[in-house]
Amino acid sequence: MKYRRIPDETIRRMPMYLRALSLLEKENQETISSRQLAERLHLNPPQIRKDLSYFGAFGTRGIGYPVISTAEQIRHILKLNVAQQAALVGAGRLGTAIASYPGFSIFGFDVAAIFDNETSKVGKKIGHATVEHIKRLHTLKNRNIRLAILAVPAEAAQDCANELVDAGVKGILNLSPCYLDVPKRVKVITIDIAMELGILPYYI
Amino acid sequence: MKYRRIPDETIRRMPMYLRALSLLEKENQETISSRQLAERLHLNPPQIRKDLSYFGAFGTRGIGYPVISTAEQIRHILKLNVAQQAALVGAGRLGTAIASYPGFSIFGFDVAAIFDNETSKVGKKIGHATVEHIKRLHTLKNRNIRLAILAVPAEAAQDCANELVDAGVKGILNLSPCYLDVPKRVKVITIDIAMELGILPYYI
DNA sequence: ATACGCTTGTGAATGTGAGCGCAACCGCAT
DNA sequence: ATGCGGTTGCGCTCACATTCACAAGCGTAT
Repeated sequence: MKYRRIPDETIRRMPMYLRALSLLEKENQETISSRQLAERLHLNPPQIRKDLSYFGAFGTRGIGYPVISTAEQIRHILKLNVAQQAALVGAGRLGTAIASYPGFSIFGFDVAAIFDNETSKVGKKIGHATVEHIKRLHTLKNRNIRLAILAVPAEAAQDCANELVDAGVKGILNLSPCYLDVPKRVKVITIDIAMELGILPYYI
Repeated sequence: MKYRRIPDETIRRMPMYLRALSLLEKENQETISSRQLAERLHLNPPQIRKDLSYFGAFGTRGIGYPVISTAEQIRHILKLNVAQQAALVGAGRLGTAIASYPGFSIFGFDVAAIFDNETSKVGKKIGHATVEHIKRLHTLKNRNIRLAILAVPAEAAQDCANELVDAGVKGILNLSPCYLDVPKRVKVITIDIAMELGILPYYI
């Protein structure tokens, strides 16, 4: 396919494809057609084909997509082929839950550093990282950690985001219900759980 | 405005508007223009006007939108004018974090019941509800709880969803990375944290 | 009364993504 | 070699969402 801008929505679906393909790898299935994949993910086959075709022609007509190499391609596209280290800011209940969550490993993520402002939490081991004081956030620069998960109260979120940016962080997963003002080069994704819950009653 | 189908994206933004208006209520600001609101939320003024106009003409030309009554209108639209009781299934780390999260109250949500399959957790108080055994899920029917937050491992998610549906639940906030097969009348919203994190490196 | 500044509400234009249909193609059987 | 079932890649069309532009309307000051 000739060059075209890749839709954001396509990028959003890529991790879904990768997760499904990773599972298929474990099941030792060698190829999968867009129809089969669509059934698993509850999407339409043409959408999957179009999404994948943005990045080149991975599939074989008559057969489908080779599981292993397509997964590898997607890992490259998403830059998940190398293990991604992430910092967690905020070792409260939500932060602790996230640091212990095993589900990140399928994408090669590793919560490699944890920060909190409470001195009493410093030194505690969560998952396989140890809580450090938030003063040491700047050390991320030398540790080559470019991703952060922000799980602090909304009032503290912007301040922490500023420090993260100063520490060279390039991507922030923000779990506070607020907008973060950061330089354009930094990508922020916000998950607002209360907001998602807030739309549910409407559909009832 | 004459009747038109309301875009899903408009509904998705309504809780944002409500949160901002709730804050303005506390600040005792009486009116707000679409321009001011847009600045706070980092949206475009025409979008806000269009969104609100789907539900009627709330604003006053030359002035803006009355904070209190517009908030009240949105609460009615989203059915958040009455306190919404929600059940939490899964009292693991994530479930515990959610049950203790104070941010739901701004939308009138109340985690009124908690269930877990581990007997050792039964009786524990989290937030202001007490953990019950998952066998008792069916009691939701009589307790008039129609919303559930699903924070269980992915392998258990579909089974729990089935039980929730049987118990009369009409809306599920699913925090597991999997598709839930439920009757059309039941609304599911899935938040997959790992997936959101998975798209971050792409933009770096 | 009238003019003026400001803001809403909305039709129209633009932009973006989803879905359909089909030609091109692969592998296998005959 | 040839035909056939199955699947991809992709142009095209349609549906949906965002943004623009402006008339209509409100309140205040003169």
